[in-house]
Amino acid sequence: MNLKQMEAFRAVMLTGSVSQAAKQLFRTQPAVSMMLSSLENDIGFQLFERRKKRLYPTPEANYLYKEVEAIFSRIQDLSQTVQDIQNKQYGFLRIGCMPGPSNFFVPEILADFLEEHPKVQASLQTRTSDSVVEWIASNQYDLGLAEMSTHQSKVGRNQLFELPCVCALPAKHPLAEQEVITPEMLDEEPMITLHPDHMIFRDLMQLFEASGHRMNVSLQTRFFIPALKFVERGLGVSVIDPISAFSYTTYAQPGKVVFRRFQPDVHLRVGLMFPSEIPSSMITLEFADLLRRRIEDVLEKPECFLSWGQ
Amino acid sequence: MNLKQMEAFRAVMLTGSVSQAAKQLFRTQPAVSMMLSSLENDIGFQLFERRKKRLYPTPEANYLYKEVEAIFSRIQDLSQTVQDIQNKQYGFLRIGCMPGPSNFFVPEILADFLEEHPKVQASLQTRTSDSVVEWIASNQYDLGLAEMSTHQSKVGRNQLFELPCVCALPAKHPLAEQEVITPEMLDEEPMITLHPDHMIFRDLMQLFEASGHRMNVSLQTRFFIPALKFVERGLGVSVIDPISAFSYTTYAQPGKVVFRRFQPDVHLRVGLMFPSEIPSSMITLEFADLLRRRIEDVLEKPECFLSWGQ
DNA sequence: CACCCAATATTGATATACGTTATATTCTTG
DNA sequence: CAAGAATATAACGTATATCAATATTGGGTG
Repeated sequence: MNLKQMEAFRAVMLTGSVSQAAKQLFRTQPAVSMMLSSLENDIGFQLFERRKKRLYPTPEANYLYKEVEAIFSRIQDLSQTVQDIQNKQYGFLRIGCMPGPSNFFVPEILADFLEEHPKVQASLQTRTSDSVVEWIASNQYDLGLAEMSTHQSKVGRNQLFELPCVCALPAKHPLAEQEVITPEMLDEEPMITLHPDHMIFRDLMQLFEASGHRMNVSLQTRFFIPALKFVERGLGVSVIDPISAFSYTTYAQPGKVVFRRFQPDVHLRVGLMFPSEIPSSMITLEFADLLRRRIEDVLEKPECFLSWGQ
Repeated sequence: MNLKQMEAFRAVMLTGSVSQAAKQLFRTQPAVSMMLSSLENDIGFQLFERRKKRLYPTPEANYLYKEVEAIFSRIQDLSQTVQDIQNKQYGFLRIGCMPGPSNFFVPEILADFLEEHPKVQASLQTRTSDSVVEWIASNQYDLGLAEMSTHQSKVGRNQLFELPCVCALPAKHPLAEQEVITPEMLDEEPMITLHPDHMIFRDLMQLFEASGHRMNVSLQTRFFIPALKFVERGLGVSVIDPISAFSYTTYAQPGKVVFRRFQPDVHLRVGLMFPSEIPSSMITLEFADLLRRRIEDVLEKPECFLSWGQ
């Protein structure tokens, strides 16, 4: 018993004749006739009574027909799923993201993506970078965006982005006139920084020390977004990653904060991570591609926030 | 996309490797490998990531797998149904039966049949012979047992039985000594008969008239079974069909009524009827065969009630 | 490091399945 | 009674499923 036989049987039940069934199946009449015979031969009993060159379905044929229809209905479902997958319309997308980009940057991109792929189900969770790395390793997320060390970037499809941080200044701050800010310009200047155990803090501290200037930490925050609030209020300047800077320009009113290049480079190392054991879904790869392009956009066109509001 | 491809896919998902899947399917490894490739080619995306000569199912494969399992589950149902039909264990049996045999004769036979075919569903309805004929004609019954005229017996598989009626006498009646009863012996004898519009009544009346004797109808009943009750009580003799006579011997106590041949023959014409438009189910044919044999038993061995209780 | 083993993919040969055209048969219809 | 419609059968070509043999590659072992 196979699908072709069932197809033939179904078509004959639907049309009432072998010839009609053949037409419907784009086959010749003998082909369908033989499929039917072989099916009857396989199952060991007649499905149709042949009377006067016409076919009359037996009650047994009617019983079977219901079940055959059920099978074809499931096959219909299956090919619908196949189509959805082909059109990148089927799947789940579990994203784990570090706090910064998970507030505005990633949601924006995910919203765009879901508009294009309405049937896709997604979840976006904010976790510390360490958690994200852990959860990715245990396949709890399909995709992770988190601060990452260089060696982690080498497994699988993982990709490391080195984001050059920029200086956030109150718009009215005298240094806002400068194109490039350096540690020596910030000597003794009140600064809003992340906590001391954060990479960025340590890199900054090293730069100040190396150049013989003092970093005057007036406020410590856990994330960049609240830091910017303090900059808005003129409580100090800050050095933040370009994604946070870019995001800020998408939701805040201009005229309060400006961004300037910071030299020498301080990098926030952000990784796009995939589970290493398990293949990624096509949806995941598709979204990761979009995310990657958007990050590169920010890297390649820093003007959009460096000259924001001018 | 076809069943073989799905089988291969399913086996690989279950066993985790092509080689194991091949074993399970009693195929060689290359056969399964190629089935998989052709499936992936058909649906247009990868189901497994080949890494280090091992297969890792993609998320898409997992989505599809669920639906494929559903399909195979339905196919399992289908082949179960096929098996049941093969073993004569599947089907419905709607029997329409005239009043006489529907009380004891047919129920007994149907019970035997259902013991052999426990999964079969049946319904037995008592209707007048005319109703049975009508309902059979409109395919409301699969099988009918009813009084029938000769021409009706010629359609399809219909079969006519000519049941020679016998004389029922109170056991103590003087005529009980006789082997054969004739109309002249019953001259003026109180008789319990069916209503005058019934065939049997008319045939009897003709016999009496032809032989110049008087039929003394003391009681008229609609069916044979109540008639026998009156015979039991010595209210008269009756001429009844052999099936009713036989049935009586299966439920009544002996010593009250005896049956004797009646000459000349008066026949009750009973037909075994099938819908003419629609093929009969195998269950129907199977049961009809049993019923036919039981009726022929009664015809061929009238001793069992003619010499009952002696 | 060399070797072997295990797993998958590829290739070439072969048998079966499936579809076609042509034809026979039988029933219906004008 | 001839024509047409429906199914079944026969003969034949092609596609495909399967197998055996072999190549390829990674992991494990001495």
